[in-house]
Amino acid sequence: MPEEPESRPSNFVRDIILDDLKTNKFQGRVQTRFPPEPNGYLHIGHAKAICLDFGLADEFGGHTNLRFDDTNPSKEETEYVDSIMEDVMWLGFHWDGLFYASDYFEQLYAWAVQLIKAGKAYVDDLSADEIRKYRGTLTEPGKDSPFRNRPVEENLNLFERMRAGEFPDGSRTLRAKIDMASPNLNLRDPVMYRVLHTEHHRTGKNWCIYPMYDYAHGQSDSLERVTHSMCTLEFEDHRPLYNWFIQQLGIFPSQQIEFDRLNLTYTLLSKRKLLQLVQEKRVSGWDDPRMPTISGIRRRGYTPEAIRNFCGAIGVSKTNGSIELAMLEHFVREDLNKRAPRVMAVLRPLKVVIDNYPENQVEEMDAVNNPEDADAGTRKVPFSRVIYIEQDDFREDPPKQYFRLSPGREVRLRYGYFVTCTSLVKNDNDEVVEVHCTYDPATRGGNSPPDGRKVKATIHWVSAAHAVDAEVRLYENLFACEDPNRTSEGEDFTANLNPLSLEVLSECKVEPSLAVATAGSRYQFERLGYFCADRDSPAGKVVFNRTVALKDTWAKIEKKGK
RNA sequence: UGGGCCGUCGACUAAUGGUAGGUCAAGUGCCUUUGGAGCACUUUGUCUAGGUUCGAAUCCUAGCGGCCCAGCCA
Repeated sequence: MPEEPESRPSNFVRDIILDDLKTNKFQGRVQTRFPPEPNGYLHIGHAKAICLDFGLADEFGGHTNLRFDDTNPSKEETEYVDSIMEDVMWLGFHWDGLFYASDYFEQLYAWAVQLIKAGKAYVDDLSADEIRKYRGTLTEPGKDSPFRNRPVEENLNLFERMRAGEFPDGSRTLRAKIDMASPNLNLRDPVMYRVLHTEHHRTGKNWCIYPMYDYAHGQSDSLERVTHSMCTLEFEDHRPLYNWFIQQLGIFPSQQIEFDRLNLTYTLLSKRKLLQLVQEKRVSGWDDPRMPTISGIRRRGYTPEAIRNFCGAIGVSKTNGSIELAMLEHFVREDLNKRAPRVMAVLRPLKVVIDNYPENQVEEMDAVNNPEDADAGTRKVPFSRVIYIEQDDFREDPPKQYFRLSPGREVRLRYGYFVTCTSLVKNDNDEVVEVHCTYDPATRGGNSPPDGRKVKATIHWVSAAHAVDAEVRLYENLFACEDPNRTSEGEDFTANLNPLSLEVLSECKVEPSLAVATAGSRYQFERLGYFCADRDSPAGKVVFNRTVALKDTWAKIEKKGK
């Protein structure tokens, strides 16, 4: 433990651990767990939990288990198990133990028998519907089930036969005998086991009764001697039940601590809804770069560091709020700015002919790979008479404050030359299709000329003869409104989908060095944004996903002018 | 409505009875071979009302507002 007081901002969970350490509550141990249900892919909200669970244990020399909460065989699959392990590792965390709640089925069963014998659990013959009716409401107490006071021997016999498969799905449950009048609905004799004749992804056909979350989770924590069991706020009401089982069983007293789940503007963090998007093919899959899943944002080009920094910055509390997406984007830009090599790419090409440049000449210009990283070195970029520039970088009739190329104006071609626009060519639709310029040989490399002449804009370009064809996928928010859950009558969240969330540009021209870009490599396309090579390569083209655009001051000025 | 939890700049989060601070966003300027990055500066906040106290974001009381719970989901 460092002598200096920690300078990092604390949070209430850390404070609890600090306090427990001080009072020696758990003999100085910190044991956590990350307990995903393998019924979907992990998303950025899980990343927050992962950073908390693993991060806090790491900080105090503790341990973290990865435990799959696989108590409901009807929703769970190994595909999800695999993706979850991959995502946790990719985020940069290492679990100590790898467990499954299903590892504990036998122990859980034995404990259930123990509770039956102690008169704390009973087999109920009520149907799901009847159970609901007997439960009462928020304001009215429930009623005891007519089967609540069955003799222990009968309960034992029935529970054994439930396990043996004698009863159909839904016919009987095992319930904890607590208090049907409790103001906390979770304590009104919660179901511990249900009959489910369904094959389990790990235990196969061994079981036809499965424990409920409330009965499995705390006991699993206890078995792993978890000291600090972090979960989200909605489980706050379950804590008394979590503690009840542990106390009745007299087992290791794990401690549940609830924190606020992550909410992000313009995005949905619900596995159920993300699954719906996948199933309805509103996105290409769980790893569609527009998805807030770990696999989606990985494919989009986010780095684990950026995500971890983000999770550290947003903090942990019990306040129900929503983080602005801009905050996440800030941390990707911050990280990528330091590490992404710069390259030149033209997304919407406009042909430029430099009339006074020798017809067949090619010059290899020196370009800096990353101004933020001296070690990144330089590379050569070919320059020639015909180049492409961005359509956005030319205006026939430039508005105020527009500094880029326009008739009669001189700009710098980055690492190239100063060029002045002399004329333009239009098509029948009055669109500019070609621009003619002259260059100043005294500005080679983009250097200012001896006369000290200044230019207000520097634009990027690609030599036409050397350009590599590429496809670029531009992404906008998947949802068009800040809170995708807010819908008008009769609509569901899919009504808020942003129809413009994906724009495919297939005529892009990128500098030759990108011909060999491998899937997953990240670049900054100068003046445009950060891009990540995708594994897709339709028609042999290189494909890039836009991770996030660069901050665009001009766009702001232009918007304000309107 | 019974119960549980939560209210601090526009957003997120610190301050643990003693100077309301940080990050993001927004704005202004500097700088710039990316209108990027960087740097500097600026704006904006303790839900309300009472009380305790020399002193309250913090403690107490009462309001107000928000979130969660009536799955054999987790």
